[in-house]
Amino acid sequence: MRTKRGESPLATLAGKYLTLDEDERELLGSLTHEPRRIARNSEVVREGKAADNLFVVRSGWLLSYTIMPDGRRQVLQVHLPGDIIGFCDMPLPSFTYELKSLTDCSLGLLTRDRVNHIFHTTPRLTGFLFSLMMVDQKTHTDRLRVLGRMNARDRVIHFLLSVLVRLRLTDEAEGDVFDFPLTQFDLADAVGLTNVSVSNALSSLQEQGIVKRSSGRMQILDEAYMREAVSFTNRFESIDISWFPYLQASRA
Amino acid sequence: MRTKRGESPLATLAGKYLTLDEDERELLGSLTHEPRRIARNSEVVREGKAADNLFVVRSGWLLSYTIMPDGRRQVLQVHLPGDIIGFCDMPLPSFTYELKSLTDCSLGLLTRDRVNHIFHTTPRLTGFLFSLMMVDQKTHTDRLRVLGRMNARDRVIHFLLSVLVRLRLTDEAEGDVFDFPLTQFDLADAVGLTNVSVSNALSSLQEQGIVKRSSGRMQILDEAYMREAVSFTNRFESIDISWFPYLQASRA
DNA sequence: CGAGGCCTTGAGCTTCTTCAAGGAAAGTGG
DNA sequence: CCACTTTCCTTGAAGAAGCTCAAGGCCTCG
Repeated sequence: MRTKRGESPLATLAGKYLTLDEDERELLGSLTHEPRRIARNSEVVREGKAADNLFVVRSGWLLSYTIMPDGRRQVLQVHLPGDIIGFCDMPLPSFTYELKSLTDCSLGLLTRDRVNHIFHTTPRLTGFLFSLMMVDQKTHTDRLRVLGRMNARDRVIHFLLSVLVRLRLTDEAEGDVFDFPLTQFDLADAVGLTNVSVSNALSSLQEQGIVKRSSGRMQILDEAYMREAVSFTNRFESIDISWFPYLQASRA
Repeated sequence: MRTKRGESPLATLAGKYLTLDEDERELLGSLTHEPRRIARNSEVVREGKAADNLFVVRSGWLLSYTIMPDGRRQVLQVHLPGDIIGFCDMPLPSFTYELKSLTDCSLGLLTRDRVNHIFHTTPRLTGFLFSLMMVDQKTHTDRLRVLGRMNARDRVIHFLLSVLVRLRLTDEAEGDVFDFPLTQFDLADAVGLTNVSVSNALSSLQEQGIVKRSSGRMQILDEAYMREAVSFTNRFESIDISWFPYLQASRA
């Protein structure tokens, strides 16, 4: 939605872990050259489409999800600026989920050729990308804990926190306030509830002064309480890519 | 539990996707040289321990799990022969979960140095390992769908199927029968239920002739019905590593 | 043979869901 | 800019699925 300084959000993110040289910065930037513009509420890929490229989110929010046989939906991930979509589909012949835009979006296309190019020329970025993918996986196991063992209120709390910390990574959150384009149906499908339960949980949180909502924006008022309630850990805080083998190879 | 022909289960698994040359076969084998023996029901790592090495499961079953503040448990993954444990912890300073053996186990240790060595010398194995990691992630998103949107019966069905197909990969399943060392508490903690619900679900499945249990063994009687019930897809069937960039690099 | 762990089954309860209706907000077209 | 339409949110009542608690039985292992 909001990109600062005209820089790509992925570059902003990378800058938190690496000091990029000019080549690397340019390469990262090139991923989001000629971005594809996507209108709000449109289908970007359908399940089964050939997974011959990845997407890099330059701006906007997207949802990936699957449809159950009975028509219900499970949201697998919320994609924010700086995210790379489809990395783990690369060894598979096709996408295994649907991808839909929640807002107007700008997506960089990343072909397999280009991934090749990065992997061969910039070991540091390679290490960074793999680390991102591994953190992605950690995020998923955290969500298993949420869906498997938390009640409605805590599920909603955990979801809001996870969005907040990710927005902060790319400077998209303004302190404790951020745009929040999900409907309560979307949120419900993300945390395994119904829209009714989500409505109740959010109302209760607002009444107790823990969050505040207003027309597509969300404010986190008592972050400490929320973190405590769900034992939240920010996986992005502890990334360390210095160990990554390709790095050492390139320095030798 | 049962390893055929003395071959390491990871090598068996790799052999399904690659034709290994002698060097590669030897390297894979070396990962499980001098395996560490672990007794049934013992803690292998605790959360917070430095993640300076991975484990390769040579034989036996293990569980990784987290404990909730209220003492309940969420099983994150069941580890079977051929599995690599801890890959996605590499960019993190320490393990983020507990690891416990369900049976007597034999674990190969894999230090970061050795990972380095593989990455530098055998691009094909590197591609294979990354593909495994990506499939791992797919497996996790499948479980999100299970925990978010399925009822007790279907959760149990999905779990049994996912174990079955993984055991078949390393030839540890005998047709539709396999060892099943999990208690109903373990299974419950894996799929976000209580032992009571698991007991009910299993009894119902057995009564309807869909599965059959007997003292630590499980038999799948109506696999087609079960696959249909949960729209099961076997992610390992569709792995394709031919695209992997490092491969092309080494051939060029 | 005894003890401990594991499984089963039932009763009552809690949480979340379903169904439904009313109201607010946002988008659309004249 | 206003009326209309649609989507989204809220709230309530009733129902279902799974949980808690508990007791009894089985199986295994020492």
